Amino acid sequence: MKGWEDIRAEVLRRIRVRDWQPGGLIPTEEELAVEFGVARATVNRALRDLAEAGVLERRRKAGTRVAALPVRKATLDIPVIRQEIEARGQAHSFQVLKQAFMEPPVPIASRLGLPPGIKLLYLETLHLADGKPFAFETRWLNSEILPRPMPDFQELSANEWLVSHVAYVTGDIAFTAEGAGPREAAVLGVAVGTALFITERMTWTAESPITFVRLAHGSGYRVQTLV
Amino acid sequence: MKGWEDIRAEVLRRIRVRDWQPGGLIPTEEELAVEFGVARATVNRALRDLAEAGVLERRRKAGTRVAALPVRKATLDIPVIRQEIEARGQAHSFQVLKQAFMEPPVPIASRLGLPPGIKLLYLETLHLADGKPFAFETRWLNSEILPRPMPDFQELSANEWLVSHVAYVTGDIAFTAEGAGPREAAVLGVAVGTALFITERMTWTAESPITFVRLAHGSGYRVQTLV
DNA sequence: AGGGTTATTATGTGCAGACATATTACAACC
DNA sequence: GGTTGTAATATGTCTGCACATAATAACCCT
Repeated sequence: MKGWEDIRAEVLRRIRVRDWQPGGLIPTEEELAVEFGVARATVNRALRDLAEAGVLERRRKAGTRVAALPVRKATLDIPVIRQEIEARGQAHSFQVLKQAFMEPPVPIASRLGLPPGIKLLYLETLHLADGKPFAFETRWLNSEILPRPMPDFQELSANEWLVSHVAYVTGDIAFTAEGAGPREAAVLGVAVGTALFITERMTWTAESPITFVRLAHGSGYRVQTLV
Repeated sequence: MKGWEDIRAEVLRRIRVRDWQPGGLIPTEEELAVEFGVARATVNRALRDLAEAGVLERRRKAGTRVAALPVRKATLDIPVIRQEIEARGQAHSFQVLKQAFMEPPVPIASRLGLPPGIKLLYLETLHLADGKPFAFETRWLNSEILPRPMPDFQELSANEWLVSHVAYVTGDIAFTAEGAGPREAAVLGVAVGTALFITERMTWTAESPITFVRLAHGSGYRVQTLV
């Protein structure tokens, strides 16, 4: 009858009706376990979940308190582009516009933690949804450390080859807005200066950088999630 | 000696070195528990964590498999604006530019699930970092259902009053890029058409809509997170 | 062979008890 | 007074066991 999700719901209710005030301490796990008639582990599960969501703050010995200024946490799904387009019911295709082996600009090399002078594989790809420009991808690939054989990126999107051949790497993602430069404008078929939604991703294995990607999405693109 | 985080690390290692292939089944919790010499609950904790991160897919009876096309999950922190600015070592201030009680435009009313004709509290606020424009906030507030007394929003940011007086609500967040309109351009001190980073948030209690906020950030704004 | 029922199986969750660890408060000491 | 050591305490995690639940596989009956 009483599962950890029920406990979580009841805790949330008490926070909402201000039985427990923001910034205030709540009873200990032990006390709540007794009150709800469940094991402490069950209370722990519920409170831990709320702490992960940013609703509670917990510290050993200090106890558990309601977050005064809750830093809400939103989880975004970052699908591969093909899935993202197909999820809209559109057909995905892409064109490789440029492929070269060259030195990256200094800011990119330094963000990847590479010494200057190293050459990387550079790819420019246009992703299309139902034949219309969807996103313009520029990617720097550390070809040194990638598994061989490397595929023909004209055929197989680098994105997909990477996720299935270089499993589970860490990295970071950033979102910004920028005005379209002349190249982006031409490729995406928009006016120069149009607001673009940019996502930049950098990925690493434990030791070495793998790739830096910049995706420029045309207007109307939207990243959305529930909280 | 062996905690659930060690188990998780070992599982990730095996995925990285392709002992366990994307799309493939991995041993059962029971088997892993025996192999690692820990209780099944400990293995469960580790695998559950990886499933939440999108690395594994788990189904009862069917077993656990490595996600073939991993939908990577990124968790964003959504702090209140003041914290965000102070975290950069800048001073936060704000000006309420407009405050009115009026009917929202139809698209906003419908997104909030309100019948047309209802009046809402409308606020336009400019947030400043070290005295320079940081973000332009436009907010519709469902004053009906808010706790009384409502504060003077000239003094206390609606953002902060809400998080500490209407605890734990659900909602959604969306990010887009848009060109600055004349009003936004004037307020933020940028040229018309400049790319702005927009975040739109809608929040709800269990029953009723609370608020719809649109934040327009000037150029250079960046949402960033680790994956 | 087809369709529906039952058994099996892997994960999901629960319990009670134990020890580990971080942090606080307080006491002792120089 | 300020520092250091120590005890108390709340959370973190583990174990071993049990039962619940969902989904597949096997079976049976027609």
